[in-house]
Amino acid sequence: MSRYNFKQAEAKWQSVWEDRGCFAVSEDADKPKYYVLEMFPYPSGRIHMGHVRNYTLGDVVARYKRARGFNVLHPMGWDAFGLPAENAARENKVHPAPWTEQNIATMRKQLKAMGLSYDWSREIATCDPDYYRQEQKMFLDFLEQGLVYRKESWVNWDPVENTVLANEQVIDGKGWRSGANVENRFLSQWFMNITAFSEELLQDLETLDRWPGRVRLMQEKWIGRSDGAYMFFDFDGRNGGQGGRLEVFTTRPDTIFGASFCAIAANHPLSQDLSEDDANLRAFITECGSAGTSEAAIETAEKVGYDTGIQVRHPFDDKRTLPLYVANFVLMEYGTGAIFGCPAHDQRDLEFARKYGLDVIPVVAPQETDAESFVIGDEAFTDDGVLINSAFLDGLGVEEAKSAIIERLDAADAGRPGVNYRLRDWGISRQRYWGCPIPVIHCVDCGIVPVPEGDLPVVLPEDADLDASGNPLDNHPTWKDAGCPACGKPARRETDTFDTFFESSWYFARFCSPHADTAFTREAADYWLPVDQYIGGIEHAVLHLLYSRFFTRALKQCGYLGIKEPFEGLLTQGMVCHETYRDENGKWLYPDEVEITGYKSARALEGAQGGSAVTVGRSEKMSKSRKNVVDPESIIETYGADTARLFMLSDSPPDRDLDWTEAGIEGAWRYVNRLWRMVNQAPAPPGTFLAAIGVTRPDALGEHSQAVLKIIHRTIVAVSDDLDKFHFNRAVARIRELTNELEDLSPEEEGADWVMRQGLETAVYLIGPMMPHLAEELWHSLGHQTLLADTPWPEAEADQLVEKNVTVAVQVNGKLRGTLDLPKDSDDQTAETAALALENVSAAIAGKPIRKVIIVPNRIINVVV
RNA sequence: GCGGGCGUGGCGGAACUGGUAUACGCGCAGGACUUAAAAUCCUGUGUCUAAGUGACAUGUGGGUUCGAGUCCCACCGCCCGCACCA
Repeated sequence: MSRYNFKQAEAKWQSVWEDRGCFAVSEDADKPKYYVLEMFPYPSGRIHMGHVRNYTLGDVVARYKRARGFNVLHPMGWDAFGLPAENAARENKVHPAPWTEQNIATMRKQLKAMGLSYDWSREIATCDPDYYRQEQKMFLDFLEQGLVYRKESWVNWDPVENTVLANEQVIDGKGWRSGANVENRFLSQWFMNITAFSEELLQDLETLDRWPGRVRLMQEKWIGRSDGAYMFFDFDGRNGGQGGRLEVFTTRPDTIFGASFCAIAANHPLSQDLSEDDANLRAFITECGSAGTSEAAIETAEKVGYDTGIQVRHPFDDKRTLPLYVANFVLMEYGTGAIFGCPAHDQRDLEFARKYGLDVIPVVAPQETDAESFVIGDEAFTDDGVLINSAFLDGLGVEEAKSAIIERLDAADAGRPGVNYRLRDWGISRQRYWGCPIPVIHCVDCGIVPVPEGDLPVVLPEDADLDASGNPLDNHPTWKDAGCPACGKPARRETDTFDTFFESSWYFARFCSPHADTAFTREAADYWLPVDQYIGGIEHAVLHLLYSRFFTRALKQCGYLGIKEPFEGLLTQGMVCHETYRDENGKWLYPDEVEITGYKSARALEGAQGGSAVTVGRSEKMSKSRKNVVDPESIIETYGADTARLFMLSDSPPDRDLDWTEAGIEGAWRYVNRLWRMVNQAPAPPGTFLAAIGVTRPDALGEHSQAVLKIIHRTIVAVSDDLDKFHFNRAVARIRELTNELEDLSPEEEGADWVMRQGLETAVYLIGPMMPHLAEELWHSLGHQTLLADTPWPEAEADQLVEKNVTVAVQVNGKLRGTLDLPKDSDDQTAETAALALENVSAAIAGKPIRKVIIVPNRIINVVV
């Protein structure tokens, strides 16, 4: 039995597409544009199955939209700066630049073998000075606009990577890459003023109706808006010293009459002041600073405080004063770093109050509860209720009380309404070599001086020593020496580089005009942006996607472009998973080291553990550490790119995890060959069953052939709809159904050969975005000289979508008792009569009186007895 | 703890706005072709079953409805995000 020679065909069509520049695009005002983008990869060395899935999804969308007449921009590039290159440099004594270039070359070749419809002329690499000089320029523009600033602050220090991390990069108190416990350090760092856009970034989430709800929700939570009030507490200094005014933030201003203490963070300026003449406080502050920030540490950490001896005055009751503590659970980073404690209605405050014997005054009681007898036990009352013990607020509900107290704040000089966000500014300084240098110069006299635009790019030195510890740029003997652009005196270059999320925050715009000597041209950006469909992993739900949204607004403010949101549609694909295998010693085995012997049972192949039993574990995300990986290159080598692509699309919806199985890829491969044989070896006698190209439609069609023709046209509609909605697995199923139908055509029937041609051509059209090489090959086999890639999508004929008859289900008391073929849109009377005439139906009715007959036209008839 | 999502055959999954549950595929079983195997093709495949035009089935228990995988309530399980955020 002959088989499809995918190696030959895939190589052939890839070179045809490339030679003809099929996928190169330029702005064309006459066509609607469509920009589809997949998250560009970090050039780690080789592509993995996650890439294959991501780029297959993108390619289907790109090819489909192209066939539908859109001017499609579909580019690819490399997120090329990053730590692995430095680590590799240290391990293998290769400089990051050639290491990265080598990896890009390998991965580019691998991607090209997948037959992806990229406009490769737009390829970019972020480590290219042509790329990063643009972001140095952006940085200077941001500086001018106040979107970036320098400040001394406590930062997250990763002791393994020897660098600072953004808050978003700290997970459970550990570095997101290294997993090391993050330390606090006080350093001078560059920050992006992302919080200036907190409200906008939050509000505009609502406009992103083609984003997954959960991504929007995650960003919403991350921005974390809280509505409440800032309140002032005046106090006198200790021992007659200088007094002052403490400002706190609260979301529960209504509970102010239940306040029994105030507390400030250990690193609050007031704590620092007070500690100057208080050794015990100094000790306490040190203790707070050294406590771990890991999840475990926080869970077990007891709430502790240090009584400063200061009494602050209650803003609405001048007879009351409250003790002021320094407390370990108050965070300087949130709000004002100070709180008032209302133990009755906040669990943390309650624990604190119990420990230090402070008052617990309930000021909100549940509805229908006797206010006099309402007491707080071990749990704070945080639900809605009625205000008590609260002077002028008594009797109000919580929300009413909030409004009432906020109205009084100003008049009483006790505070102001306010909003707080969890989001904090984005620290972008990294003490690494393989990143974009920050283009400023530090001058003893002039301070921070931007590198003049004409001196850009500030290029990385090629001879940095990556083996020594610390920042390689700082260690470099000469690189940092520079004259001050302002006064000309010797000065020092900034030796930090950007967080690599900087590069990925605007690459989508660079693709619009990748060779421009500016970041991109305004014309190209106005034409192509925003990205119509962005596709990538859910792991970037907050970091990359939020930074890009912010960057777009920052670029808009600087006049670079005119849009607010970079990505109009977002598809987050699931992970590629595989079963895990362990040998008798519990060591992981690669899938190709085991032989599957049955359901959840396997044995090891020849080798160290040859023949021994293997424990089959559940399917988990492919990872090198568990060895449950399958190399895309070997799959493409064995089955071809199209088979791999088909499998990626056919078994699971794109946003769900996908189980890679040997049986699944085999199944896809079988279908590839089946399709190929249907075209190349149409059922015997050869040549008689498949009408020649260009044969006109016969005047009459046999009954079955006519039915199949309708199916063909229905399939066009269904598949188009599925592709519009990214239901690729359904689209594949529809096409398989079509091919099943075509196999049932009988050669004897009138017009069957013509319907066969219609059917095969349709199948080839429809499968084109998913398996482009096979489709191109079959298109050619069917006698076409044109390229399928240049052929528009088929249109269904309206006539063929009209059904004369419909199958209607007949139920008795909601139970299916039979089906009925009726002319479409039969009137109710006809339908009812026909239904009641059914043998099964009358048997089920069994002479009982008919109470009601429900008729949904063309769908169902339900007889109620 | 808070927030969100998901539970459908042996497995991955279909099922549009409540209207014939299990499409399509994988696996399995039987058959054809073959000296044999592979490949390919055909048939069958939710469970029970007195084998019926039967009963029961979409995590569990209730509810709404002529009719519920789909809507509502409670519970169980799994997954994800956030978490001393005042």
